[in-house]
Amino acid sequence: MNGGSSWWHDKLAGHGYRLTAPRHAVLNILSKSRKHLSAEDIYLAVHKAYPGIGLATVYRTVELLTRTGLVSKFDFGDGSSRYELAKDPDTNHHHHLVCTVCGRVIDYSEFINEETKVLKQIEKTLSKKHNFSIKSHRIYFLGLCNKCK
Amino acid sequence: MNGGSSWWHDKLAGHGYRLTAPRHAVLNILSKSRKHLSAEDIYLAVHKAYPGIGLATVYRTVELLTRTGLVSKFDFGDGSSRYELAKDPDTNHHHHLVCTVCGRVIDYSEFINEETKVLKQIEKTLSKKHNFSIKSHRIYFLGLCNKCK
DNA sequence: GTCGATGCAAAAAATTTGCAAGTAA
DNA sequence: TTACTTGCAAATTTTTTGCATCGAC
Repeated sequence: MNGGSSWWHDKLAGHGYRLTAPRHAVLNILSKSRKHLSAEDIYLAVHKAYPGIGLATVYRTVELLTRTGLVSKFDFGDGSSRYELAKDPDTNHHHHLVCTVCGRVIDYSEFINEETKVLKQIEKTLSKKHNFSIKSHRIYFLGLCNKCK
Repeated sequence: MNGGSSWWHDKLAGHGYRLTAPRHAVLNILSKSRKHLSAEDIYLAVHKAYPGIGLATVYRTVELLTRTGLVSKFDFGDGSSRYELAKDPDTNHHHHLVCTVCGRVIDYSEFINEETKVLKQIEKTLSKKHNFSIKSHRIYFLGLCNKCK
């Protein structure tokens, strides 16, 4: 997946931010990973390609990327926040099954269109009623995975 | 809302747990509050009626109550977990609008039936496909509240 | 050159754990 | 009596912040 660099650069520049080496490294890791990584996960992975990076920079970077819209932040109920690259909604959007016992997370995208269709309508009404500008949504199913039940 | 006591007692007893004074106090606070309280919130509120309680007990209590099904745990993306009494789904179930700037959370229940209808169908298929036993779900809309946009 | 970005260490916040003493059933 | 519970303090874990230095544009 090339082209990422300049896309990222432009996106950040558009917000007045710089595409630095650490940010590039973090984005690279996220783009290569299919999983929702914690800050610690990212730190460890980035460390291989960019040993000088500090954990605080990873936190600052994912915060900035989330605010900028390049990254999505999730909370699955274990103690730490998780991050995924926010790609094209049509190809990447998905929801999660979360095991409340072992914490395992399963992605699914089978019903995304079906769900989104309903949510879009609801969004419209809720936005108006609560004067709230909706940017995105999260759907989690909680329960027990095959190993835990 | 009386009768809570014996209901709680039975529910806990059914899981082999005792309804102690601290647990009762925590349940009381949660039943009186319309909001999603953090452990700290609960601790401070309980402290008035039951000054001896420790914060660690609050954490242990909400964990136990969540596991038992009396309480629901939520993560809105600010640093701490939040808890609500899990009442009758028909009268209490709701979803949330979360402001990603100030953290404000708005409950809504207007479209619950509509949403739940869709989700129920999806649940069935996902459960089978992933051999996952779904117990509950969470829907969050993320965006900007009236003050922050 | 300027002003944002980084690394490191220290601090803060949130949550968990060990253990002796207390208590519901 | 017999486990299950609790409070307190200490320990962990996760995230944030201060500050001197560094580097993208």
